[in-house]
Amino acid sequence: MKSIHNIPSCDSCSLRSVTIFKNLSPEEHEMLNSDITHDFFKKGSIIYHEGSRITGCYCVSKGIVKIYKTGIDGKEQIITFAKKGNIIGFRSVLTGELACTTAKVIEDASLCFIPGYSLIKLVKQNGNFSMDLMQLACKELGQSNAYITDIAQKTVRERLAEILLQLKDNFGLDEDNFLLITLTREELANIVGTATESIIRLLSEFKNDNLIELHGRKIKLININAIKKMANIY
Amino acid sequence: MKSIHNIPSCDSCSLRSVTIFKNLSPEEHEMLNSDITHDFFKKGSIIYHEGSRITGCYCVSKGIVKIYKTGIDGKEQIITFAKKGNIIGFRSVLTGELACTTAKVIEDASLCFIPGYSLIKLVKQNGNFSMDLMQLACKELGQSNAYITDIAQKTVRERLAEILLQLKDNFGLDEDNFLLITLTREELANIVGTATESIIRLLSEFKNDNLIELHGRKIKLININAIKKMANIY
DNA sequence: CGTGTGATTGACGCCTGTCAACGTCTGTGG
DNA sequence: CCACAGACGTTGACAGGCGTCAATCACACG
Repeated sequence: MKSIHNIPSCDSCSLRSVTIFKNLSPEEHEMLNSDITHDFFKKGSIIYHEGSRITGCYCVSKGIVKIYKTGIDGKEQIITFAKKGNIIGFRSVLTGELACTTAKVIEDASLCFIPGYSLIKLVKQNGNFSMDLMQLACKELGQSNAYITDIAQKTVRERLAEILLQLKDNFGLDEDNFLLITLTREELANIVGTATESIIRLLSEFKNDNLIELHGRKIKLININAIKKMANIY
Repeated sequence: MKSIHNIPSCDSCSLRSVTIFKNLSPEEHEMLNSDITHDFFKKGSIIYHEGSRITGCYCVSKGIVKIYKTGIDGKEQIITFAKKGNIIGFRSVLTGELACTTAKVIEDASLCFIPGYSLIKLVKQNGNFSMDLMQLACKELGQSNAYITDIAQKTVRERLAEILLQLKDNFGLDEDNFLLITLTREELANIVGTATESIIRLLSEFKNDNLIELHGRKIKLININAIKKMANIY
């Protein structure tokens, strides 16, 4: 890691051992370094659009990106969020299909772009990397399948509680127990799969039950155990 | 393919070019052939249980297997079906996690068991196979994400129509336009994510609208275009 | 200060889940 | 051959969760 020099902005994503690239050889790292480019995206920018062809994937080194699909009447369904260290868009690169999601920046982000041919080359030549990436895909698959079950069987209230906990696990809390990610009510609705108004009503219900506190978009988790109970987590 | 000899029961799954194993070398095929075992499962048998450790994956050479998760109050959510040529259980093998679904036979089935170490060995040593398997995982991921959107945004009626079409595409129709797969009302409910009674009511509604005909568990698709319209497919 | 986006609240009603009762069919055992 | 049990299918009644529509408020920004 000390040998890496002049691309400091990538230290946090592709080159650090925390990420998917930990099993690359030094030569492969070097190749990757020469292939990748680095971009900055302001909040609100679209990284790629559902239905467009993707020429490579992205590794997030800073910021937050929401990944969503567009459904009926243009209503978006948020599938997941990507933060520092996460890799996005590899699904479409590997299958050669058009992007089946849109990636939009919700907190100013720095991303590394990894050309598709580089990724595919690595998959084919490095069995360990291949395994790592496969595990990543499989884990995402497991999560998606779990969410299908939730969304099919749980009430909106239970799902909202569960999502709050997931956001906590994913992005953490500050010293005052505020969620470190801030979302609009509409975005919360688009994760849970419900109407904005329902989210608003349920949030204020949670507040009245002393599960959370609301300060604008910042949500403070007060009674996490009660939230877990509400989420019906076994 | 002509060189393959004495394991006829596997011709239809692991050894044929239709499946995921098309990019194996002759030596790898041979290795696989010596590692796999073959089993017959009667309708109703469980191949593996959610939460159990899996020592390998299975390739379906005959029959139909339903893959489901168990949610609230033991209600099952069907994630997918596997038929001839499909491979199941590889997700857990690759991630080393416990099985996150249960696999249950709904039509008498023949399966090849592929030990986990064989699969992992192939992934690591054969880049093309690795790519193929990765693509499979990624496609499943895309499907699951699409279904999340559907289930979050569409009505039960729309989802039922969509599922009927998917079953048609997946398992086909006989000469009289009957779906070749027969499911109980409860199973249909567990795909769509609703109550059995709702499925019954909607099916008879579809019948009254001349979209389908019902003969016990056999469902005949009469007006496929109207079903598509009902499913809200763009 | 006007404009626009997001948050909130209330009214209303339909979709859909739940409960209960009953019908149908199949297989089993007496 | 009949009775019975059990699984599955069907129908009706009912309530409530949640989506939709509309109006209003809050706040930021040019």
